[in-house]
Amino acid sequence: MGATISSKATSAQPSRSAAGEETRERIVETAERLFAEQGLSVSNRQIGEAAGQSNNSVVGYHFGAKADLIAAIVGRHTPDIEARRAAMIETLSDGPRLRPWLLALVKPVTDHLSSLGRKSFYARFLAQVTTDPTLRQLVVDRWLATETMRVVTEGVTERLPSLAPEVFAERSDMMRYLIVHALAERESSLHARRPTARASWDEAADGIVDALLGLWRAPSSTRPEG
Amino acid sequence: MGATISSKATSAQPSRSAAGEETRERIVETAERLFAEQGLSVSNRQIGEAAGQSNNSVVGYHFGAKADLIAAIVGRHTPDIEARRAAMIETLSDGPRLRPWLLALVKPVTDHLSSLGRKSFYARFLAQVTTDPTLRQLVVDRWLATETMRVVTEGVTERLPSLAPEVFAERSDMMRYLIVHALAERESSLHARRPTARASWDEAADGIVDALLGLWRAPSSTRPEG
DNA sequence: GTTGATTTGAGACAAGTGACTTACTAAGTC
DNA sequence: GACTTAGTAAGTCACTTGTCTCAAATCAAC
Repeated sequence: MGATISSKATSAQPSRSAAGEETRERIVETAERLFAEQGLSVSNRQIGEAAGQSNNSVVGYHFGAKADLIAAIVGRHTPDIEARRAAMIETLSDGPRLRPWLLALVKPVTDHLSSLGRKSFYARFLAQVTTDPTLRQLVVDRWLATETMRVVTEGVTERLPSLAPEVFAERSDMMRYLIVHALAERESSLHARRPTARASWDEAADGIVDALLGLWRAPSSTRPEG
Repeated sequence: MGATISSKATSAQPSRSAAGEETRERIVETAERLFAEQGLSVSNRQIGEAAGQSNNSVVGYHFGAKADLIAAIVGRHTPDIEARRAAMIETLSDGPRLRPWLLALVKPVTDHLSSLGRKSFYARFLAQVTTDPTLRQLVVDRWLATETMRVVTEGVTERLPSLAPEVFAERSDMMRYLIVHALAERESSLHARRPTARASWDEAADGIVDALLGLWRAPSSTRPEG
């Protein structure tokens, strides 16, 4: 019944029975953890076993290919982050200050990570996926193309009118690397009980936004466009 | 003769005959390319085959574990980059300007990448390895713990006397993420013939240093130490 | 040219992997 | 109560992977 499997995997929420939903959830959790700790080369079998399933192909049954599993992991965190950012956007004024907009970019994520406690793996997971040459686009689409991200990006652009478009694109990418890997680094340190530069996720967000403000405000020595 | 293989792999340059050196070189080249393009999960077999070898265990024969192969790839590029940076350090004055020191950090790498032409994969390879939770430390040791890196880091520190140590450490990491992934992004775009923000590696280095200057100069809103 | 060590070709082998099949269980539907 | 459906267990199959073995080939030094 390969067709049945495929149709299930592609449809959004196929299981009406709550029975399978729990193991499905446990698989996503386990996959996120293993990916974050050991890299993306972890096999579906290992994930299934670590999730306490005896069936070799559970992962393939509930999700289709590895990309679908990745998407499910991202989808598990996106709603909360989006809600937090949407609420934060409401409080933003029309003033020229850039910092609140950058904070609206970072803080929803740090708040989310903070709410997960020490059993958070999402930051490290994101760092892995955004770096993988084959899976990267998937997360860029699902995570960075959301409505709130569009709004905030626009807000940042409006507050940097003198910046050439090429430089803006260049530094947008830089901002992404900086945020994702800084969060992953801190999450990793927390998990390993290593010392961190900041005492809390809130302060970490402040530190990142400080750096981002400098990044954006830095003068461009050469104008890449004529 | 597993012992023979191990002893060979662990010793620095075991092959005295120039015959094997060529295939050894071809394997390292191929591995670097495949890792950069497809991620680090590429198998030794695939690497050996892609390098035109019929022996299943060539990779295991010339190098030991995967970590040794990674180290060999890094070692292939390190001398040139180090030489360029050493030469650049010579020209640095004792003045308070920060930019030349940051340029001494970035430009040796961009010069090296530029010298490789469009068949460069090292930037993407580095991005992969530095993100992998299991292999990361290896590259941090071999690439960031060199003598010239120590000198430049010290130079940067001296030109930022007012920065708290925790913030300095925090932003050093941020700088690393920014450089590595910005270079990888540009290399990838070049290879795919996508448009890039900067016309040349030299200009790319300028763009990165611009951003780094802002990153370092940014005021810290909270003092993490009392 | 012969010798001895190194390198390569060719293949065997067990372990691991993804895809698939079958059987059993539990839940909901008529 | 019979019937359909989703989910799990258990196992099969073809394939890949890392390791090992052994013979052929290459090369340096004598």
